[in-house]
This record gives sequence, structure tokens and C-alpha cells, in this order.
Amino acid sequence: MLELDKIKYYRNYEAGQPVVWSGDQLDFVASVVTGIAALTQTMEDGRTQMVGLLLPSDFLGRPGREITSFDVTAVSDLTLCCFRRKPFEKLISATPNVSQRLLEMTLDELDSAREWMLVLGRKTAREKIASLIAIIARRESKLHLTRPEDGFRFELPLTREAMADYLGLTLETVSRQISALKRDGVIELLSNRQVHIPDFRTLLAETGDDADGGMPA
Amino acid sequence: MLELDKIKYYRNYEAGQPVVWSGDQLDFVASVVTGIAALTQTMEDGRTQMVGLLLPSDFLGRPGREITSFDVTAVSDLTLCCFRRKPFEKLISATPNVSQRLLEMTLDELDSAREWMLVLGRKTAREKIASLIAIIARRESKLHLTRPEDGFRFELPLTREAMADYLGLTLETVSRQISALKRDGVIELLSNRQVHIPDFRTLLAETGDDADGGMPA
DNA sequence: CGATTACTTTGATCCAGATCAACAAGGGGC
DNA sequence: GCCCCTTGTTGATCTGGATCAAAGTAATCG
Repeated sequence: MLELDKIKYYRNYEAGQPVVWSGDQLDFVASVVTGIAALTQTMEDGRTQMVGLLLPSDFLGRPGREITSFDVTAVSDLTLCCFRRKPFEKLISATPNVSQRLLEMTLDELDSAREWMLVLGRKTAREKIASLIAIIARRESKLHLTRPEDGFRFELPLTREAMADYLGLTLETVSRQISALKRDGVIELLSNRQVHIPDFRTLLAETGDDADGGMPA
Repeated sequence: MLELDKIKYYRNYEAGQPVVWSGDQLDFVASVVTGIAALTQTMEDGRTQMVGLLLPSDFLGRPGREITSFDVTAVSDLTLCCFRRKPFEKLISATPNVSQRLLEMTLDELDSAREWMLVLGRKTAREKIASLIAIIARRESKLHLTRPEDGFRFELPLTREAMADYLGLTLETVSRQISALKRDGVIELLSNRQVHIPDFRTLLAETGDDADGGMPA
């Protein structure tokens, strides 16, 4: 992959800044280095739905199609490692490994998207919130190499509004359900964003998923 | 692709029959020849959400992972063209074209899944129904090489319940909204399943999408 | 054919979550 | 510190779709 180094460069975005708008041409593909980006869709009347979260190491842009179908926005301060499209595409057509790796990543994303469809289509507001917190918790624990079963604490990277956009809810409902989970001892809040999970099993029980079902990314 | 012929065979399913259950080992990958299959997820308490529809030429199964994460069911009578997994995987690692083609198909499916997330998360029942009918209409028109703008008729391949599972609604709501669209002259029903669209634009206006936005598969 | 079973429509009622409306709590910047 | 501004909470009310309940229609089978 040494050739990649020759065509890569970095871009930085502040929290809230747009990376690309739906329908725009994206003349690069990129991988998230630090921070979080959100893929969202917006209807004419302003209703919006987040359709994906990009975390460090996630990939942005699809080889072979230069037009994005979703808005991409920096949720937190964001650094992207970008590759100019043309040389990148030449590279992947030359090296089968890259293409296979990309396929695998894409299939994982597809699985995640489909699992999220269950969340959006069938879960209650409380289950949605619990699911989202569980996903973030799982990721954090992976990052810090702790087992999520042990109680631990972390920071929610999303505003209440962003959570609402992700979950197909309103921000008021998000706030209320977080309060309810706190009242019921499922989670503890050290501050608005700082969450402590006393018992991960209890949280999982609130997601509505069976025992150890996988969760979307 | 001549080598593929050596390892392929056919399977038939009757409407309603399961193809695989979530968590089962899938020792083949396949492509739909005729009929329709549904990918669904089910919660412990029986709530189900359809997460994908497989139509003729769509692909089932992912190279590299033998366990399916979704139930697959025949919605109508179904014929699959199957490839035994091992030789198929050997083939795609040998021929970069196949792998690239698969990547492209998967990216398309991912886009579709994400567009469906907007439908599930933010659309009203009426918009959901209109969206579904528009999608099916579009497909049918593609199949018959007619432009969907011209009024035309076709058959809904799904029961009201299957539509409800796809749209995150109950079957009663589906029935009511179809009746409402009929009452308002957006669609005409020749029978339960036979739909006639007098004016495609009118239908599109009911989906909530802006003008010519792409629709999920 | 009539009967049984599956699918669909329609009605009445209920409730989870949306909407409308205040208000609290940070958190910079000056 | 104080003010402004963004973010979050909480309350009151409303409503779209769920739920519960009956019929109506169509396909299937003996």
C-alpha cells in the first residue's frame, strides 16, 4: 500500500461544518482519522434522517461513483485522510486485495444499515435510546479494550438533536427517554454528555434485542 | 464466467417457505432467477421488520461470511441459482472483475438501505405507502420498458402484511392508507393487488421526496 | 359447490411520541 | 463578572398510527 502514500493528503473540519452536500461531486475518497462524521438525508420540508455515522477508520465515498447521495457533516472536529479519486481507482483496479477488503467493509456497513432498519421501524423510543447508548458503549469499550460488561463511563459524541436524527425521534423525546433511563437506574449521568453504565446487561435488556444480537456500527 | 456453470445448480421454494433462518449456516450463495425473496429481522416478542427485498438478478449471501444475519423467506414462488460457496469464493479471489462487480452491487444495496432508513424514520404512513408503490411501479416499468410517467397498471407482489413489515406499520394502517390513496384518486384498484396509476407525478408528489430523488430497491 | 381458511377492509378506542411552550444550565467572549 | 447563545430539560396538549374487534371477500379444498 505504499503507493497510497503518494496520493494522500489531509483535510480538517470543525464541528458542524459540512463535508459535502448530497448531489455534489466528491473528487476524493477518504478515511476518517479522528472525529465523527454523519451521513444524513433531508426532505424538502426539513425532516432529516441520519443514515450513517463515520468513526475513525471508516471509509467515505464510493469508488466508481463521483456523486454522493447523502449530506456528510462533521459532528465533532474531524480529520479526513483523503485520496484523489482517479489514482485511487486506478490502484484498486490494479490490486485485488484492496477491492476485496472494500467489499468486506461495505458488506459490514450493509449489515449495520439493515440492523438499524429494525431499530427505526419497530423499536420504541426507549428501546431506540438504549440501543444507541449500547452501540456507543460497545465501541468505546472496544477502543479502550475493556469489556463492556464491567460498569464504565464514556462521553456521548452526539447532541440530543443528532441522536434524534439518528433514531427517527424528536429531541424532546430523546431527552425524556434519557431522563427515564436515568430515573430507572439503567444509566447514570455525570453531566449531559458523560454517561456511566452501572450494569451493561441491564442496558442490553432495554434494547429489545435478544441476548447477544450484534449491533449496527 | 464459464467456470461458474460448473458449480451452479437450482433451488425452488414455494411462496411463504423459509430459505434460511438468521444465524444459520449458508453453504451457498445465489442469485434470484424468478420470484421474490424477503430479508427480515425478528425481535423476541415477534415484531418483525423487512430489511430487504430480493428481486430477479439480486444476489443472496456474502462471500467470506457463512452465517446469515437475517431470515430469508420466499414471498412468492422462488427459483434461486445457487453456487457452492467454496468454489465460488475461490473464483472471486482469482478474478478481480467479479469482486469489483460485487462491490458495485453491494454499494447500490447500501444506498438503497440508507434511503429506506429515511422512509422508516421520517415518513408518514401515507408517504410510506406512496413510496413503496412508486418503487414497485418504477421497477415494473423498467421491466416492461415503459416509462412510469405514462399511466399503467401492475400487480403488487406483497400482501398487506408484508408491506406493513417492510414499512414499519401495521397491516390495518397499510390497508387504510391504500384506501385513502384510492379515495383521493392517486391510485386505482382493479382488485386487491392490481394497481393502476393514472398519473405517476401525482403519486410521486405523495412520497414526500423532492422531484426526482432516487428510490431504494 | 359449500365450507374452510387466508387475506382485506372498516370501525371504535387508546396511547406513544409529536408538538407547542417555558425554562434551566452551561460556556465562551468581552 | 455579566450577557448572549447554544444545548438540554420538563410540562401540557394533541394526534397519527396502534390496538382491539367485526365483517366482508376471495381463494382453496374436500
